[in-house]
Amino acid sequence: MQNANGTPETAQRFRQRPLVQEVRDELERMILGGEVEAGERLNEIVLARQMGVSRGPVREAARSLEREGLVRAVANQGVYVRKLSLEDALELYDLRALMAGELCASVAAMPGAHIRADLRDLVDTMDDLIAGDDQDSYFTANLAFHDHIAAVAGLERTRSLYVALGKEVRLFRLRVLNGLASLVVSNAEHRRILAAIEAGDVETARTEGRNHHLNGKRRLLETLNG
Amino acid sequence: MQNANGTPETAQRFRQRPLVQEVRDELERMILGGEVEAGERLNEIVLARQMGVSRGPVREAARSLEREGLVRAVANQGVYVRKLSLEDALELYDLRALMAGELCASVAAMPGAHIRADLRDLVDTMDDLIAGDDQDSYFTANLAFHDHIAAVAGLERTRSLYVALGKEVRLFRLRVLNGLASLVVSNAEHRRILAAIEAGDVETARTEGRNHHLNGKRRLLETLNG
DNA sequence: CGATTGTCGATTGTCAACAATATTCTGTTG
DNA sequence: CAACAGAATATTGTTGACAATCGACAATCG
Repeated sequence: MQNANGTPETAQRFRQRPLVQEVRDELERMILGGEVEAGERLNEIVLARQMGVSRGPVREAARSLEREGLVRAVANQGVYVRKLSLEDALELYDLRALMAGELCASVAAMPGAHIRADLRDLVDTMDDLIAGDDQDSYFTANLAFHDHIAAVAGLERTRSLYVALGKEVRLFRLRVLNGLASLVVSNAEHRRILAAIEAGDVETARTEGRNHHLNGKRRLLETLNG
Repeated sequence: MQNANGTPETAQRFRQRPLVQEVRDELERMILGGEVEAGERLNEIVLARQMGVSRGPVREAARSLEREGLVRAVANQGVYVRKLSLEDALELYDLRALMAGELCASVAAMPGAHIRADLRDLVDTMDDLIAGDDQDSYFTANLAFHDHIAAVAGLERTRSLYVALGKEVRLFRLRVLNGLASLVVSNAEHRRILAAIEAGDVETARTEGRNHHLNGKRRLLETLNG
């Protein structure tokens, strides 16, 4: 296993994570990072050689990645990076919107002032980042906002699906939120979600959470058509 | 393995399916059939010996089963049959209800008289089965009804999730539909779904499809409490 | 010339052996 | 007798080798 931070000895001696986890993360990074193209076949042998492991862990990691829909395996032929059609991406947006709605509704239904405070901090931070034109940081904060909602909603399966679908849709590899205008609109939607959560309005939280993602889908379509 | 795509399977020679597929199906059958208890550890060695294969395919099959949430793997410790808490089961019902709503809505939005005819046949058949007190056949027809909707909805990812969640919830292993009264109620709900689909009423189809599953959740709770 | 068949190289599927890790047992000690 | 340390055992993690299969190209036949 190649080691990004040059400590190969330590990593080998005190390895606690199974190799398959390392390989899995590396493969996921390669796929989501665009180092391997959509539809491309993942050659077990060369991957194993690249990472300095045998084919076993590579195979298991590939099966694990199949779970998240990042790759599809064909018998006697190999695993291919999944290629997302526009219809696939739109369906993923819809599914994700449903999950997000449930997660927001669940958070709105539970007490916990600190949760709301954390969310408010994130939304305020995002406004600052927009003002400073720091789009990369905005994406990070945006991710943190949604992850935080998902983490505290108490719906583990829904959360894991939400996260997995998020990775899956990234296969489509199209940055929808570009331009400050989109960011402003996006964070305004965050505020509406937050307001519903703070008000304990379950149904509104569900609707706003879902609409936020459906708007993302709409922006995707506009980006493609315009 | 179904052959939906154009795989050349002309020869009737018995197909040599990859072993991992056989092992996977066998494990799934054992888990869903209750041959191994929830929370029990799956011993790679004894399973491999039982099935007459080596541990490799067993390991891969286990990882594949993790995809459907039927088992959970712990590093250096093995894979365990997933144990579902009541909260887990309820969450799965909610998720499945959402998927079902989307699938029904999608079918309602598309043309195709033969699809509706097939569904109507199934509903009529189920009424006959109720009249004949053939509960086992009813369960089969019920499954066919929902599978058929999922199959023709044109939402592949939603369908696969719906099916996987269906297997997952079976881990809770509690037959909710017992007694003819429940069957009558259940098929009445089927008719409402069908009516909305035939009318092309997308929103009603979504609501009825979702409610049908939420009612199943309600019946589960009533079974447990009463 | 086109289609079919045979062969070859590359790749995946499977296996059994070895290494690392977790669990159980056992004997000792306070 | 309880608690602990360490060995013994069982199980998972990993590996390299071998078998089965697939795709491509060349040879053969009509």
